[in-house]
Amino acid sequence: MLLDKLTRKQEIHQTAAKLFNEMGFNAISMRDLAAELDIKASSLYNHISSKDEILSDIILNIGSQFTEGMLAIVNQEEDVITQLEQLISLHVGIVVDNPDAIGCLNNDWKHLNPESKSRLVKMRNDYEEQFRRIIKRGIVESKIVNLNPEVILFSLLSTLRSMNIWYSKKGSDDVNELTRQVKSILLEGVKVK
Amino acid sequence: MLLDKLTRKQEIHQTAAKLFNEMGFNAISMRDLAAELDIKASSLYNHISSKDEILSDIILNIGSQFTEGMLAIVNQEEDVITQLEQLISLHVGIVVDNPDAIGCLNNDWKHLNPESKSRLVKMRNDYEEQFRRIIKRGIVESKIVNLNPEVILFSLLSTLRSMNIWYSKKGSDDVNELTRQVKSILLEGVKVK
DNA sequence: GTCTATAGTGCGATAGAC
DNA sequence: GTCTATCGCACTATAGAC
Repeated sequence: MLLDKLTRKQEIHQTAAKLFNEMGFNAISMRDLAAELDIKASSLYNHISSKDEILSDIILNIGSQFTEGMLAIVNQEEDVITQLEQLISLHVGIVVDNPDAIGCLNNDWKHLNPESKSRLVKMRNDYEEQFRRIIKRGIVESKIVNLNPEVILFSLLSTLRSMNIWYSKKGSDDVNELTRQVKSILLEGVKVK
Repeated sequence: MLLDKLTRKQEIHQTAAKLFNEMGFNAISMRDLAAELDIKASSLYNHISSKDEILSDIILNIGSQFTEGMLAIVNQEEDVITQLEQLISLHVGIVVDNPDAIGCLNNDWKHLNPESKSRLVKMRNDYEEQFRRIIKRGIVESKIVNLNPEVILFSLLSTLRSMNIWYSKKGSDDVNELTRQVKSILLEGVKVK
């Protein structure tokens, strides 16, 4: 957070992410966005070239953060459980810094223009494929339970991807404690043995 | 599935759920919906009174299914782990029968009219509160790990609520096997002990 | 860099013929 | 029960003054 040092364009992106997250890309008009910034809709076009471009900028920026985070984790070649813990930390970290933008990514990626959408879908597929490989290696090495890797992947990703909703609603005084508990629940389960 | 015995109104609801789920309520026009049914937009209004009403009907119907399912489970007064397993089965069952409507509920509830939205939010709050009580009782009885119940609730609900995405994408030859694996992953975790 | 004014398009919904 | 025609409105985006 570079407090108060945002350019007008960054300010537009930040406010747009907040509004898009609250009501969805299609439900927010350029007039709504402008009003939130105390200017007229036409004035926005001195800083951005289209509504479309705002959405692409917000979403692809987040996509890149996940892509780079995953790359760093797989390059470290730690054991499987450590890599899963690092993935959980990666998600928590990105959610805490960009809860609104994560909401846009989750809910409005379908409304990206065709070019941006295809870039995002490629990023997401690559991300999921790396995640899948970690899980499969874990199963082979008997570190991960021998269930359908797709079901395991789906279950972990569901919680990680929707953490923004919960984090925005409840907040968290202690992000480290939240991370610790999510790691425990996802990896060890909720049932007492 | 009463094959081919749908009324025109039910046909509209079913098609609308499919399209809303694919692109979002605001991205689908009455002209789009009508075209999918091979009629003109104005003809829709002989069967429904507004676009708004279609969304309310789709979402509140699903909300009622969860409310009734939860009621049946808490009334049975089984032990905590059994109740959690029954909740997982409830979600899988509803997802399998109504994947599109679940997508509408998850993504478009914000676009309900004020009255329908307030009914849905009440249903959802009641549902979550019952779920929370089960978890808290489990912790007291040492059947559930002693972590923040909100984090446990969030983690379980995240997976259950987004199961429609994964189910629509991958399908499942064997719903019972899917249910068994989700129960194992959520309750026992993914890590080999 | 923001404004007013407006072009051009698509929206939900209604009226009335058949 | 479906159609054609249309109303009134909101939308994204541009032009041009200041």
